[in-house]
Amino acid sequence: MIKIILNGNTQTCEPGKKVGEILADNNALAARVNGQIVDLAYELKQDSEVNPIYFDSQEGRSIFWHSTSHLMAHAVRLLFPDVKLAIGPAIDEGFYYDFDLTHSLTEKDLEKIEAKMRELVKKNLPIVHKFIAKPELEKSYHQAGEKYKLEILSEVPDEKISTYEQDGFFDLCLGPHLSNTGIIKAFKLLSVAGAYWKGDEHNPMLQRIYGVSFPSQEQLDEYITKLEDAKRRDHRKLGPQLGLFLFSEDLGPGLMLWTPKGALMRRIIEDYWIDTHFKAGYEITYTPHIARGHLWETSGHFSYYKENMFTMTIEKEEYALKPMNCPGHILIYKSAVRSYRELPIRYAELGTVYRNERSGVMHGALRVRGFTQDDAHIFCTPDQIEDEIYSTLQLAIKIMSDFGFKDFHIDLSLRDPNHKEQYVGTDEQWDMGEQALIKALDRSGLKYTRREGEATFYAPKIDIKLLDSLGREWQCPTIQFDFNLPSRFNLYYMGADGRHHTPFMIHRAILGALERFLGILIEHYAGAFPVWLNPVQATVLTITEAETDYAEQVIAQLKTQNIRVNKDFRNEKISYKIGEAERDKIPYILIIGKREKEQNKVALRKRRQGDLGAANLETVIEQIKQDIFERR
RNA sequence: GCCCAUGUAGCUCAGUCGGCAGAGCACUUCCUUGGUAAGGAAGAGGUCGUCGGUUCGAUUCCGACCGUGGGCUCCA
Repeated sequence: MIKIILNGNTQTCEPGKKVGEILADNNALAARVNGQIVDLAYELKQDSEVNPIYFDSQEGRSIFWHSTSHLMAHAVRLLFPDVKLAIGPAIDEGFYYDFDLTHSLTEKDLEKIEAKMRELVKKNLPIVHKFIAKPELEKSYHQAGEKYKLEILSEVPDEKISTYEQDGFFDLCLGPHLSNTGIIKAFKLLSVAGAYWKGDEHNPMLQRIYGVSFPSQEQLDEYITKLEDAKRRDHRKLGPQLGLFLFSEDLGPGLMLWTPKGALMRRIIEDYWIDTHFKAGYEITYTPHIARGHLWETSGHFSYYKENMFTMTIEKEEYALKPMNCPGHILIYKSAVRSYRELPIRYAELGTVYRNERSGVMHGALRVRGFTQDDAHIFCTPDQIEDEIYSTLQLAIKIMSDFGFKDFHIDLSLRDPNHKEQYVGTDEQWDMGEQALIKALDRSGLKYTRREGEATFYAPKIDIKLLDSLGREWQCPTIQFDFNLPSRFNLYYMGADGRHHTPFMIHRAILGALERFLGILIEHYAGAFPVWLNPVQATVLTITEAETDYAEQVIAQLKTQNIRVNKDFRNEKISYKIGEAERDKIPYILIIGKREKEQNKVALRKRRQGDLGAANLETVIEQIKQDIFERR
């Protein structure tokens, strides 16, 4: 007999008993036995601690989705016998499988594949874990012409290969997997896309099908509702609809036109940004959009970034549009001999940069070729770096929360300790830099994830990802050291010892790029911006022409209070005008009819709250100002 | 850049198996002066993404290109 601890309770059983029988729980997808994740068919051989794994954990979902991916591959194999299978993992939200198939898959095919998958689910096929001798497996893959599987196999050192099989369809896989196809109650194939074998563009292009699955139809419906909600928030749709920005084929891809309302919002953001940065001890600069090639040679951009730069020839000399603002700031730093007494120097700039992004990667306002970074570069002494990182973090968090983002995921990217030769800079610099980042994070009390080997070649960094109202992540603030440019440009400062010292340089952006940040704000607020950000804060609607004079007085009063106000005096029914104002997501709608005019009031209607009845204008102005003050 | 899909009025979308291009909303004018999310009528609006080919005739079929979308890749 062996001892089993299940959910903290101890019991005994015969050796060889399956985990699934011990759990006796229909909702358990797999189990963790002594810390190792195993199938329900796993046989217990020794004293073990057993914990069930459900769909509510990341591990559980991953197993569920991986099994669905196999199910899909099984269906595709049945429908298209000549298919060659590549890989089919679970991903953050769902799964995919890559196929090499002569037939081009379409949406219609997805329906067919789903139907075939449903058949396989109904059959309740057992999913069986088997170990097959490598030569045997190689032989059968060779016969089937499964070249991708053979390639994977050649990279596996094991002699006995772990595979999973369901009704004759098998796939190499470490597992674990669900015990039966019948568990996969609800799934949807979402899209078909091209993907290179192993993600390398020199390799053949495969066809990838993305999908998602759940233990119940309700969960799938909920997921689909969420997708639809995300679609309703799509900044590419709302942006032009709300008059914020647009793209024009005549202008060129990845180049954004800020239309008046969007430009006004940008102005509000910029004013806030500049004011906040002045208060935080930054100095504002402007640097030109083009610079001679020589500068980009010194900075190194021409050797490692030139293919992403727009270049031109002026008087026989090569110039380039700036892809980054740092060289300009460095030239300002270098324009005088700097003393340790004047450090830290913090140069901030809303700098518009241009990058020649590959044609397939542009995406609405989020990925463009011309964009304005809220960039800054801090030059400081070694003993200032921790404080500088700390205050930059505080500033980033303050700004993000002012824009309504309160939840973050923070990544700390460090160098790969086993491949130190890949990085520029000295060990001393790296140790100081990494320690400063860690200390500043700890001092801030922020939770973060360490990512070894994720640093850029020139320095470690902190990336902050915002979570929006749908729980989606957006990478915005980034704080990175630079151990490369100060030495390339021979930067120094005069130390207390009368000698030259190389300053530490910190790059940082908080909003990222204004274009992208506007897109994120639209998605986060679904276009219904807080009052302080909304380009139109209030609108005045009249019921009949008789109230026009009084309504104009109301508007004049709002304007003296610096409230951004619109009007709609058109000869239309009030409900028509309200509908339009609501669709424009204007936060305050002031309605004026005969009664309001007589009583010297306004009828207030607030976004999402509806009709609030008559109120004194002064009260309404106070409310608006309070909303602005509290950034609601 | 690559694979696949896609492009008809300002917007959302019909349609033409090759023969003068359609609706709703928006816009203009007129009627309606109305009380909390779309009152009525009339009018105007399109080189059917661009260029080329096939054809008596192309928005429709074919090709190239451009844009957009889903991905891959890249993201200093």
